[in-house]
Amino acid sequence: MDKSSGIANDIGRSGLKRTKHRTVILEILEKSDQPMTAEQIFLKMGQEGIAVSLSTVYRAVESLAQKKLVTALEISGSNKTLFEYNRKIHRHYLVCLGCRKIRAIAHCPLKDYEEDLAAETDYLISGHKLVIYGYCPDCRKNAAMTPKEWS
Amino acid sequence: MDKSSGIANDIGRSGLKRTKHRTVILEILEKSDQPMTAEQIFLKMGQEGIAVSLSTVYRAVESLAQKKLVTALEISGSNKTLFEYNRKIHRHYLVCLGCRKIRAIAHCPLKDYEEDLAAETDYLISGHKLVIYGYCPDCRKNAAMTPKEWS
DNA sequence: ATAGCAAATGCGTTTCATTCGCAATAAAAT
DNA sequence: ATTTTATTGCGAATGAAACGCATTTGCTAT
Repeated sequence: MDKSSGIANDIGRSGLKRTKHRTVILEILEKSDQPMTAEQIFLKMGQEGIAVSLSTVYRAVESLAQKKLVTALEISGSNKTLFEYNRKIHRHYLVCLGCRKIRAIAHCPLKDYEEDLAAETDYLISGHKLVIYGYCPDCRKNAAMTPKEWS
Repeated sequence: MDKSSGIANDIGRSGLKRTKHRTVILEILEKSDQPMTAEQIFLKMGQEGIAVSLSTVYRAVESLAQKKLVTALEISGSNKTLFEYNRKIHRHYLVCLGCRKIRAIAHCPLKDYEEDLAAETDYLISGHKLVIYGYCPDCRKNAAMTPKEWS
C-alpha cells in the first residue's frame, strides 16, 4: 500500500495514529464541497456502511483540527460546528442566507489592513475571520423570504 | 418621569413592553464596555439587587436583539452568545487571545470590497462579519502562552 | 382610573450539541 | 510477539439555550 502520499499518510505524519475512521473522515471532508457537521459525517459514514460512534467522529474531527488537517468553522445561523478539509489556503466564506450554501472566497481583502491596524492599535495581530452574507444567484429572486439572522 | 428620551423609551418605541427588567438589562449593556453573556447580565442584576430569572434574561436579550436594540455576537473561543448595546455604528471586533478582551474597531475596510464581490459572484450581499484576533499590548509579552484557538 | 387582554415573567423541565468516564480494542514501539 | 499507548464504543453527564404553563404586569379602550 502506498505510504508516501495520500490522506491516510497525512494522518500518520501528523503524529496521530492512522486509523480507519480518521482516514475515512478526512476523505469524506476532502471530497465534500461544503463544510460538514460532525453529525453529517456520522450519517455519511453510516451510508457507506462504516459503523462508527458519534463520539468518535467528534473526537476525530477535534484531533484532526488540532493537527490542522481540518478546520473548524463557527458560522452563525446554526449552533453546530462545521468542519472542512484544510486545503492550506487562507480563505473566507460567502454564506447564502437563502439556501445556506457556503462558498469559499479565495481573495483576501485584509492583508494590508492588518498591518495598518497593528500600527494603530499596537496589537500583535494573529489572524482574522471574515464571513460575508448574502443571497446567491438562485436565491436572489426569493430574497424576500425569511431573512435568517446572521450578525 | 421623562418619557421622551432614554433607554426605557427606546424600548417602548420598539413595540416591546417597557418593563423594569428590560430597562435594566439595556442599561447594563449600555454601560458595559464589553459585550456580555446572558449569565453575566443575570449575575450583574443579582448584584444590583434585582431579582430576575435567567430565562427572562435570555428572553429579554432575544427580544431586544430582534428589535435591534442589542446585537448578538458569536465570537468563537466561547460557546456563549455575547450581547452588546447597539450603538448603531457598523463595527468590527479585535479580540485579544490573551485576556479575551474585545475591542471595537470603527473603521471598516470592506465597503468597496463588497461591491467588487457582488459583481464577481452575482450574489446580493447583505452584510459581513469580521473578527480580528491578536494580542493586546498588555498581553503581547505573554503571547507565548497557550494560544487559544480562534478559527 | 379601571376592566380586559396580550405580552412578559418565574420556575421547572426539556432539548440538543458536545464532552467525558471507563472498559474494550487496535495501532505503533520494543 | 508482547508491551505500551492511543483510539473507540457506549452510555451518561454537561451546559447553554428554549419551552410550557400558570401567574403577573404593562397597555388600551372604555
